[in-house]
Amino acid sequence: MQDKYDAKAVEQAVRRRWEERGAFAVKDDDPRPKYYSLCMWPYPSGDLHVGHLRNYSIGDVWARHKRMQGFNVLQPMGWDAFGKDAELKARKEGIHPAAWVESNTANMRRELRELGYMVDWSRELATCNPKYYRWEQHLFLRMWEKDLVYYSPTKVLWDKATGTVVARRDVDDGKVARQDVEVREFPAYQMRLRRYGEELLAGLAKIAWPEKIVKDQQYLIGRSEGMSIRFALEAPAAGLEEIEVYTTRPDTLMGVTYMAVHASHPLAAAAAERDPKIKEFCEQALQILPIDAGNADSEKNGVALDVRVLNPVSGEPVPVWVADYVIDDYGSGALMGVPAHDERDFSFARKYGIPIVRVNALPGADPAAPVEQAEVAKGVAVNSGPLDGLDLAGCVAKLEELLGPKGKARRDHNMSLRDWPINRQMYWGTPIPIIKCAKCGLVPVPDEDLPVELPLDVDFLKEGLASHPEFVNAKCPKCGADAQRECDTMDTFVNSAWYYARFACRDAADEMVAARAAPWLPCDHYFGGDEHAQGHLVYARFIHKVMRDLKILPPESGDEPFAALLCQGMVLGSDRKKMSKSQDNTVMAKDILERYGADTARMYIIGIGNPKDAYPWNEEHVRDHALFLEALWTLARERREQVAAGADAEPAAANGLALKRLQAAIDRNLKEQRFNNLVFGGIHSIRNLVRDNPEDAGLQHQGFAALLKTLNLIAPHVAEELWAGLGYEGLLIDASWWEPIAAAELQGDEQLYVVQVNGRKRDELTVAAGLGDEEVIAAARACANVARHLEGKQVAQAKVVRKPGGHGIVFFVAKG
RNA sequence: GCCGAGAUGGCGGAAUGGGUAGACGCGGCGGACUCAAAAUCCGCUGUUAGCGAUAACAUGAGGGUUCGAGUCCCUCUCUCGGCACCA
Repeated sequence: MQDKYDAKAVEQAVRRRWEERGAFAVKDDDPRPKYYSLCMWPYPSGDLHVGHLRNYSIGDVWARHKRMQGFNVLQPMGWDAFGKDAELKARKEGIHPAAWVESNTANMRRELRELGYMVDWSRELATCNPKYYRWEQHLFLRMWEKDLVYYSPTKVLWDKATGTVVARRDVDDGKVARQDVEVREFPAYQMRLRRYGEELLAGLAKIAWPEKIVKDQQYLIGRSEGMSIRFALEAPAAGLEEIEVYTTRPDTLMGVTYMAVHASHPLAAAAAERDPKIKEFCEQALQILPIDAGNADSEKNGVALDVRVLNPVSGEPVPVWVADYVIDDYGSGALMGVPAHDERDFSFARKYGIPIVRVNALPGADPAAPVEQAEVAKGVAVNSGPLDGLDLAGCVAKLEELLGPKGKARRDHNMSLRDWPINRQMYWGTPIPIIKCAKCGLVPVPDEDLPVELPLDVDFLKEGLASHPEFVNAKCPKCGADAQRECDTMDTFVNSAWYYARFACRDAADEMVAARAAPWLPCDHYFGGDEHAQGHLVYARFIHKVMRDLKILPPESGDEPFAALLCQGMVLGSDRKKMSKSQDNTVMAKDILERYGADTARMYIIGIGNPKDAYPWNEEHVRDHALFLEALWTLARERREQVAAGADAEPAAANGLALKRLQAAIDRNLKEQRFNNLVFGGIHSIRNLVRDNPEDAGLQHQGFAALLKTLNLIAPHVAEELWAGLGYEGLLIDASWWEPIAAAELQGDEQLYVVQVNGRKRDELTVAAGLGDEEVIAAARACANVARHLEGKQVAQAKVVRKPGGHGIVFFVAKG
């Protein structure tokens, strides 16, 4: 051991030691039980930022702990290497995306290795490798065969400036100028996410995920219960005799004062042909994307059509409007307007002077009271003829009885989840294995022609794949005629929807997911940011189920890809704002890695606070951890002899008990994933205990062992070095965790009681453990300060409460 | 608007099923070592009153339940993150 702690030298030496012993290599056929711990892989943007540092440090605490508990732990790493940012960045700087990605991954791989994460690098994957994406094309083809991907036009936001499809977000964030954006109808390959909606919803009950993510996904799936109700047209129009609407509030049926249809509805289209004003309105309304039907507070616009429908119960006619707040592909693209009991309908009706009729009132409220604002709360029906006095469930039953036999109403349900358009008009992505033939239409590429390789010698600055004749021109696999390849590529969310499965059989040449992956799947624990709650995490769950149904996954892989999930909070800038380039408050992992080394960086980021919460960056606190490790090093050097001497000794009873209690606290914090408490409450406290009891050799030996085992989860290099320096056997990374500590072991031969009178602490009392309640109460009553507070009062109650962990409460309730 | 998280000393943050609020760290104060300083080590450190024992007040605000509330219930304020016209 060096005199002084030199982080860089220690870390290099220790990493070399791990490498020489192959400490990170993972075998599929290891006899230990398996544990698959995965962190969301990074987008290779150049350097690791401190958010990555946090994510991977948290994951590594868990993975190393599982390993020490005796599991064969798989913790792989790879690159989400395709994507728009690489392409845009490359365009801007004139570098090929492939070159950009390669240099970035090289850099980030080095940084990850320097951080000492327990990653089996022989399993590394990158989405831009043809050996990876060929299986994505394979999956696409299998889904195409089963109609799980289909081709249909959809509306998208088109950026005229760059000639690409852009996301709504990018416009909102100002990445794309508003005036350059228009809505275009585009052919799209869509995955049938909706078909799995019910299962995606039900599956949420089977996984240990944060409540927040579960709620977000439930909301995204948006399953609702209601009725579909048919309104007859007063006179047939556009070849229609009736319009069906879906509603979750059939109890407000008698309050319908208009009906609204989407601009693409046949009734609207027919009216547009007759009336130029309606035509103009419809054209404008069609510029609104379905996903963008707004902005909840944007104004609602509409035009009345010269059409009326009849209320199926009362037969009363109401006008039909075309309105821009109607969503094309939700329900039937038409809705019944009930201004009194729906916010949107209310503001629409207000604007156009449409009558507002109360048909619902909370119990006891005046049914004749005017409606001042939309009353959404569910009461009972009023002013509703046959429905009067019924609640929602009652109304549904009544309407079923009244209208059901005539086929005018039925119970129904709906989902707001949409199918998933996966093609992007980008070069840097997985080519879609489809050939477009003038005669045969869309023809899948035969399996033997996979992969459809993305050509690298492309002028991606201009037209991407379309400008590459050797790529574009192909023969139709069906009829042999000249045909063109599909030039769109896949959404990167497809790339990362199945990578967890491929990690388990990284180089399988003949199968997407080989049999040897079976023991690993599903993934036991996943770590990542909650920004993926509604994107990646839904797509991965969907693709897992699809792969299961297509028999791509081994049968034991389960219904869900990730059994447990931890979403770590953000690392904020030192100004407590979200880190961003524009705020100039970003911190890169290398800034701290170079200055202090990996162990200090990891110690800081784990100690920063509860993994789930967001914390601001604080450079001063980084230094504190560096100082701690230095002091620990010095202490360990001083104690080498005592540690060796204590190998066969037991600590003094009180010290042994104190150590056990700290270890129990460490176990609890690990179980609850409160990793920050491992640093201060755990490692620091054990350090203090051994530091303050130098004469207790047994404690030195056991205490340092426990300390280093815990430190191994967080600052593994220095822990490994001290482990060797203090003469412990073998590699620390291979050491086993201590046995779970039973509550009985935490009990000393003395018991501390806090004595309370009327709920206020009045004294402390230490007595031999094992005394009966009466003896303890008697002793408590005898405490001077307690006696003083009880004097002249009647003791109405006296009780002993024993808490686990060696303390208790004695309380007196005194009156008078 | 909806969903979620949060508010505890000068600061970061602890506190197991309601049971010693402020663990541990930083900073501050005092001391040791030193010619001196840095580093290191030791002690003290929520506020107020008191020489002291001790007492009162303290976990965003206000109520409630309880012998006892940071923790449970109700109302409110503020901060952060995500999602948003899904009939």
